[in-house]
Amino acid sequence: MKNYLNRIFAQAAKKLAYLKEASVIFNVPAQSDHGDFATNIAMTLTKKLKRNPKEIAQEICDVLKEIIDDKVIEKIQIAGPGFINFYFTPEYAAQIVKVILNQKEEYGKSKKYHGKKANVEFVSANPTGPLTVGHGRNAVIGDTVANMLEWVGYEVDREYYFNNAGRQMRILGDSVKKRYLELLGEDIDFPEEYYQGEYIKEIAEELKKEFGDKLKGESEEGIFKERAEKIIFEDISKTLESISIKMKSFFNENDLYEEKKIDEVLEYFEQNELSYKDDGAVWLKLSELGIEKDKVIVKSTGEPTYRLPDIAYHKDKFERGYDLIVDLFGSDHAATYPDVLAGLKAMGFDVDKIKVLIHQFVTIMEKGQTIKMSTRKANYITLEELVNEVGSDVVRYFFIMRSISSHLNFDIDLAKKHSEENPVFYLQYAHARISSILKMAEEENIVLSVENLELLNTDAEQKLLKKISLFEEEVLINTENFEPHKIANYLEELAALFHKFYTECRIVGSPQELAQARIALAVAVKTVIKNGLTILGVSAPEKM
RNA sequence: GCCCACGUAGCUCAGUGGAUAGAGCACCGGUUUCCUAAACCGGGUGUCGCAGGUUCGAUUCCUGCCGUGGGUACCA
Repeated sequence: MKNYLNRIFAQAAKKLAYLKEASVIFNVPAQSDHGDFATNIAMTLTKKLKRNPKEIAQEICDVLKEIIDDKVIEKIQIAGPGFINFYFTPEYAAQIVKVILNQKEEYGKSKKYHGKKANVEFVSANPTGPLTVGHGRNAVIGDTVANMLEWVGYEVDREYYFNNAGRQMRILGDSVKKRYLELLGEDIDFPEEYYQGEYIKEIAEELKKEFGDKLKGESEEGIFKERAEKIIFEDISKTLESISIKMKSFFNENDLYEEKKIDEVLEYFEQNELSYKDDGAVWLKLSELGIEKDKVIVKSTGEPTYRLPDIAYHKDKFERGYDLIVDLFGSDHAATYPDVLAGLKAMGFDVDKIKVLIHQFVTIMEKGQTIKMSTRKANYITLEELVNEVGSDVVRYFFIMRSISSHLNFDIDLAKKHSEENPVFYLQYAHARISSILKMAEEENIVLSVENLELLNTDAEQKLLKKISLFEEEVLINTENFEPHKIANYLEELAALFHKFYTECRIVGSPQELAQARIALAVAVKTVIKNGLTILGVSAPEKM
């Protein structure tokens, strides 16, 4: 429909010169009696042409009326302060069904970014403990964004960045060692800043079972740390798998050191006089790169701060040839990326290729109290527990249904108690209902046909048709804007329109040709719901 | 102090430079001899945090203030 509008405006521009430079935007009006599409072009031209918007609208309409095919558009109307409203014919609206039945699970995909490569980095939790509900939001948003990019043509690599060295990991190893010694009956002192979680004891238990007391003299950075890392990573992978997330690669920060990539960056900064030494530390001249203050990149102890490996890591991503690099992290990391981007820019990289997505925190409510989560203090709810409790579909939907810049209030009690009232069931039920109708229709020997789609002319049918015809554009726009929650919103609206159609328009029992056309519509709707849920990583059940 | 995000119905949250600001939950009532009632229909509440500004038009954009969360390290 929109394509048709663009075409007729292109033709109209031949007669009305001012339309040539104008960018004409079509919107779906909030009110359905304002037409299927509307444009405010006459109002935006008011200033430029110094003419009354209604007069401009009238002139445009007069030209358009010469061009339009009345089999496609049945009415053009000027309304309100100068909107031009377009009403499509029911027959034309119904044609979308053929397109969908033809494209099936491909419907909604587009090729705009075909041939482009994207890297989406998400989760990226260090292996010091199980994934928490907080990580869950990051994981689900990241995977869904990756799905969306694939739908518009990108080839996407999902990547997990982690660091298994450093202070936190040392403490992890020592936490395990202390628990191990405790199991052997030794009197230990377990500091508050150590990892308090039960999983530490389980790892220690496993080591005791396997090695008895032979590890007494081992270093905390040896087998204790290694085993903890291995077990925790297995646990993280399993959790991710349980919500259908599969990483293409796990990028280890240590590789940057081993492959001298850190040194390369340091050298570059030094040679280009972008860094200097002071107080025994190496400083990056960020004040010359548009950032307020210079920052340390190598501490006086010789250890780099996070900025340096992060710059080296992104340099590596650039060198791998991605057209788009997406970083996803929580608002607690919001302050870190400008420094990293500035460093990369100074090295000559096109930082416009990097899209940093920052999602706000998940606030956990339990028994009316907000819980401050901390992996170290073992004060958290694991993602695994949540998935076991409410299922993967609910977890994924819950984390994606809100805009990423909005705080997410997660009431654990409510999620457990009212999980059946989660809106995801509303979508899934629409899908299951259609499956059920199709089965019934088959038993009644009603065969799908696209020969009489013009019979789909009731209000409920027309609204449904217009909604499904917007799907491809929804996917494209929301992907370009990185707004995955809008896919969920769209599907909820679609499901609502379907449920209404279901109530008002019967299939079994209707005259044969109408029943056949309605079957075609039902299959088209089912396809769109299924495709939409696929993007969200949520299942589309045949039965509920 | 400074930086970022958010502030919309009782609650959780959508939404938009335009035509009457929405959904779910919760509450009350109705719909099933008929393809799944996990549904549908009806009933109502808003100083769109506050105050200015830009605009033909602002809840949307800008500024200030207030509130919430996050950041502000030679932690990540």
